[in-house]
Amino acid sequence: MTSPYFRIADLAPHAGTSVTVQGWVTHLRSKGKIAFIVLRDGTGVIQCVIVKGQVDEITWARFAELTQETSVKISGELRADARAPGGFELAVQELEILGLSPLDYPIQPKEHGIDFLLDHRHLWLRSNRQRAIARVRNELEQSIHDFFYERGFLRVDTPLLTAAIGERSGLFSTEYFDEGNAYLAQTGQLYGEAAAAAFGKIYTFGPTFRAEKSKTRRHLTEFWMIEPEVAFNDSDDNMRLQEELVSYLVQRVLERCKAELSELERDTSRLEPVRAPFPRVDYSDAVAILQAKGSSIQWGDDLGAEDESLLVEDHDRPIFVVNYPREAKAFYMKENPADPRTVLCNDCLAPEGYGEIIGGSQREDDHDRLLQRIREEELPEDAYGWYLDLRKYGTFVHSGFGIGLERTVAYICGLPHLREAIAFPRMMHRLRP
RNA sequence: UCCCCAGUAGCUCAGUUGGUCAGAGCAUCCGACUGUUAAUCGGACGGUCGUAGGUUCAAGUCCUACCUGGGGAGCCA
Repeated sequence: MTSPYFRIADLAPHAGTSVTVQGWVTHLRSKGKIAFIVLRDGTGVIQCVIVKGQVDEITWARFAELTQETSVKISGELRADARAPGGFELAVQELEILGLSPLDYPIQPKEHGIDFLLDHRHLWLRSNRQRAIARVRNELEQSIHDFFYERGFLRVDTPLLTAAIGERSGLFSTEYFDEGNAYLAQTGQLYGEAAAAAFGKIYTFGPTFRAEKSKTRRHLTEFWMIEPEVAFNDSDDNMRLQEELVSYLVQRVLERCKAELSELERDTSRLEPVRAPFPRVDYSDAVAILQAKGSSIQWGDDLGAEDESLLVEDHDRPIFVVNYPREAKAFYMKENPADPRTVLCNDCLAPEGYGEIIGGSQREDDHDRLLQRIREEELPEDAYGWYLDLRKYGTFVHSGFGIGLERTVAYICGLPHLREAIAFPRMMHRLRP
């Protein structure tokens, strides 16, 4: 076998020559003396045509052994053909079976229930749709790094094993030598603040864990979060950074993932208007708007999922809801000098029902006020000693936010559920595969 | 933790007021076919109706409990 080996995505310029590809059989169609093999290699799909009489008897017999997901090596002439999906097809000359696949391959090119698909997630990933999602996710991850790198941010990796610190919601715990329990990190933010005091502009990028017993399309127990923290940024600076980031991400995926968005049947006209600036809605105004729309929300309540959708439905891009009541938010957010009932924070709500993709705030930089908030929340004071040090030794105005990667992937891809936005989702009832 | 929904063939589902209700399509197997696009056509194989009790002459169908999963609330990204 002398013809050169290519990935399917790289085949097009080699039409008219003899090539070799390797991949998995995704589809077999036999029409008697002519048959078709749809081959997938992760970069793309190509139809291979095998004709009785044009290959030797051994090769023709070998075709009959093929099953879905058999891995093969095929050589033949690549030619343009309008009848082939993708416009090219491979006229099979040599066919080598690399690994047979038994007849019980569970995923069919048919409808399946979500329970079944999640049980077979390791195989479900082989579908065109899952490949498209994975590629958009990858583009987003790369875009996030590029965005921050170009703006002089330092990436800081924060610990996943922590003492009790962070958000109020559920913690996963594990024994940690003689130190008692360690907890899987729910956020890197507090460490990010320490890093911002050291390095100025930083971001974290990593997995976070929440042991919330939530069963909804918007929650995972393990998800990836990006948390920038910027010294001397106030809440307004913080929102400008957020809208720049989200716009950058959406526009870049629109540019570079056209085929993937098409595979996902995403209505890109809903993404094209996503450019800074985003509208800002004060929390108190939001409550009035929602009440006018019939919501039962009262001043002081956090926004429910329904409320979020109602607020964004009038806009063609994400919006910010700013300055929530103190009671609805975390202890580390800075009191709003203009209205001490509220704190300097924002949620970024995506359109089309995707809801909160970012939560951000200016941090409390006054040592005594922060200590008071820790005591009010009855948090373990000794665990926050180092965090208070950041206000003791040269305190500084600073702000940051957390953007959920899976929620961003789901929004941009138009996915109905977060579980498709990550290769192996972790949910309350899903620990395997 | 709470509320709602579902569990029938390998998969997706239908199954009426309890009474030929053990069904279909797909997958798989056998056969036909030289341009298929989830090919088509003919035939075959395939089920302890989630589990355990109960009501009844009779339960896939009604009742109770449990198990498994899904959707939502709360919480958040």
